[in-house]
Amino acid sequence: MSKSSQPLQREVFSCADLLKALADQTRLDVVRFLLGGSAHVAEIGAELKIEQSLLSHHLRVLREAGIVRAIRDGKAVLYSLAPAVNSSGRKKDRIDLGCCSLTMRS
Amino acid sequence: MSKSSQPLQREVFSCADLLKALADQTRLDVVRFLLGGSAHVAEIGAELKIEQSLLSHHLRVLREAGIVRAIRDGKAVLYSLAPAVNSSGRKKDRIDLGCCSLTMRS
DNA sequence: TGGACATATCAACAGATGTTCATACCAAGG
DNA sequence: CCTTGGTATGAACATCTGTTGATATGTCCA
Repeated sequence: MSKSSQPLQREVFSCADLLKALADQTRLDVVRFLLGGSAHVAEIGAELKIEQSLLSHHLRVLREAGIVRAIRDGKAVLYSLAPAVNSSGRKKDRIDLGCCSLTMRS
Repeated sequence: MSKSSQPLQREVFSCADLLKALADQTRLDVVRFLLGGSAHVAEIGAELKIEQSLLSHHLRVLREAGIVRAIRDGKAVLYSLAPAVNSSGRKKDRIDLGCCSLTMRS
């Protein structure tokens, strides 16, 4: 599902590319949801009320941008924010894109 | 060129819409440049080395998103970050979008 | 092994977006 | 006024993007 290790591929994507990955209502919703912790695809789909296939496409965009991470969990797949993206701060409201960081309004 | 006053139209644009406006290499360059202060279109064009018409189109996107402001200055037009967007902090590295704020890496 | 479940991928399409070129608009000076 | 410089707008186009429906892949369990 991904390369061998967690590459921390900063500088591979431009800031514009990363923002493009986030600049979508559905994907923003996914990211906001994942700020609260990991979740299986089915949970995310239930929360956002969107089709399975559509969600999968959006998750792919986020994955390929290095924003989220996918881990097999039985038949399901567990998604979480990529470690590099998860801000080190206590408050779970920030996405660290490398080029810039994005603080969600509470 | 704009409505009568400075409306502070928060909530009119979704966070995704605002991010879309920023999620472009050229427009990000413009915004980064304007973080350093106001500038005429010609200056921005010289800095970014892009065609006049293309720049104008991109400036329009930023304007309509409420991210930048345009003021006539003789035959030229002076662009600056919209007041609402300019972060109150001392460091000129943040864009406040209302829904979220974006901190540029120094 | 076969079937059910969870997710990913493929193909196709409509609509949005970035770019270019031509043209229109606006302000200042002669 | 007419012209010139600076910027905005419009049309046309190729490309990218989001969405859908159908199908494939992977995993568990009987």
